[in-house]
Amino acid sequence: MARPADPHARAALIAAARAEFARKGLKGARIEDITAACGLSKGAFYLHFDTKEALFGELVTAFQSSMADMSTRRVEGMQRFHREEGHPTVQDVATRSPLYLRFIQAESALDLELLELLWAYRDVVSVLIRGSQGTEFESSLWGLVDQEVARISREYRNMQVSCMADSSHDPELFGSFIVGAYLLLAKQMCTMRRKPDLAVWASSVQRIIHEGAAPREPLPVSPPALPAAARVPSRKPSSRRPQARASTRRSPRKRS
Amino acid sequence: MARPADPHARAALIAAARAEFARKGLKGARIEDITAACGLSKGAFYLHFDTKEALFGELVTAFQSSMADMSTRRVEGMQRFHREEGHPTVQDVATRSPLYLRFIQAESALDLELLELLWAYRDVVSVLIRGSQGTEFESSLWGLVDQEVARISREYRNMQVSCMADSSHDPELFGSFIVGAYLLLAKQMCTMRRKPDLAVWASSVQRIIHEGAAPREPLPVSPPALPAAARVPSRKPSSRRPQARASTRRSPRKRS
DNA sequence: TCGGTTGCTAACCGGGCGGTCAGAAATGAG
DNA sequence: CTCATTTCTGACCGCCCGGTTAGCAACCGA
Repeated sequence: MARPADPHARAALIAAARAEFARKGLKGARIEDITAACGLSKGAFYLHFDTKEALFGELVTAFQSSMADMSTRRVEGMQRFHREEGHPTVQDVATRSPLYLRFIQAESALDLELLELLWAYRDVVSVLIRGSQGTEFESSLWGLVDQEVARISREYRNMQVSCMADSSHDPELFGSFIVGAYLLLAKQMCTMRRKPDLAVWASSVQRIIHEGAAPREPLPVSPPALPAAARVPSRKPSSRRPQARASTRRSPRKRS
Repeated sequence: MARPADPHARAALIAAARAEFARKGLKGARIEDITAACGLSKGAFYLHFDTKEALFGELVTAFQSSMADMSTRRVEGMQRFHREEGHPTVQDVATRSPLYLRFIQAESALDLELLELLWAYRDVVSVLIRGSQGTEFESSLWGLVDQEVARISREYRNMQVSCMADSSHDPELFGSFIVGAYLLLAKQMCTMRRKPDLAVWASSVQRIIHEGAAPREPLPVSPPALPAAARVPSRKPSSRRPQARASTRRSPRKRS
């Protein structure tokens, strides 16, 4: 009938909440600051969300399911690679054989997907890392981290049996090493003004992992990593200021 | 004169506070929980510390100065190495020359120092990572992280000019990669029941960095990483319950 | 034993903030 | 225009917790 709800309110609240969470953390963010950033009052928040945690929970759940999708896609992707192409050996790595190059390419493509996901959720991830201690979401991130460490450990063990990886390294340590690296990169994405070239990141990381820092042969190197793609940080603080908003001073009751 | 203070009170409070911070974070830890764990009342806390943040600040300051010491010692150590031994080249890495092995040994020894420091302060570091968002200490850790990233970037650039490192990698990315890995390792130390063999970690990490995951030659490898040194997690929840503690029920005033 | 001194307790205060709700504003229907 | 209906406001409540303090208990020296 009357007074249709502001269609942007919910989205604006989510955007403002993400910004505020990123700045102050889950506990530190104040509802009034979030609503004020949208030009709304505190009460309006509770028209769209049950609690502050419920809003953050929606974001976390979305991130988690995206990660779960990606993780299974990743496992399947590498299984298919190994079924169709076989396992590269240490000689493939040393000689940079076509098989090894295809392997690196496949891994980099999957890593790029991961990095794109981390970029899309970089604020949520950053809050989970830096500001979720003592909340119900603390285990969300670290559970995911443990899963990824376990997945990489398994992959590394497979590489050990196919003589592609040094058997003197602890697979768990190796997994933590990689996951920790990605975690810090995700956290650092939050302070970047422009989106970096994640494809360069992905292939760099893969080559460091497999070949180490040392160049294998003095081939004509490509220029060092620099940002290429463009995008603005994603802010959307206060949209909308439609209705009159005259000073809503409370005058003596008219009704009763 | 009279009533000597409990000599363990301050130490017990610090220990209880570390445990509580590790569990709930700086904001989430409640003074009454900390004092209750020592068998003290809330007021006693303020006989030893001005605020909750002041206590945590002492720990952070101690950690920061230890890190600063270590960082300068590290830079000096590597400068002396390069002055006395020169710079290894990519051939040194490929052939695992004595120079390269001494280099790895020197780096591993310095990394071991770092890991020992992280182990000693693992609870504080973990809180700084996971629970300092929105507090005055938020910049303490991430400033340190930026410093270390910058230091490693410089070292990597040096390795690039001496042709020990692939010039196609971004030094900043390389630095973040390593620091992120160490950060996650520090965080994981908190949930470990026994102290891992940090020397194995240090040399493993160094070799992965320089040589990658691939084994260079099938030399007779040392056994895979396993814990060797021993130590218990370091808990000290509630010591002391000395004095009578009769029910201190407040009876009508006697004095005035 | 007694006075003086210090350690420690626990009741108390006050601010901050999550969450509520009566009612005012906006809007469409008739 | 009037009325019904829904949105949105902002004053309010109450809890939680950091920090304070009056006063009691322990202890020392004389």
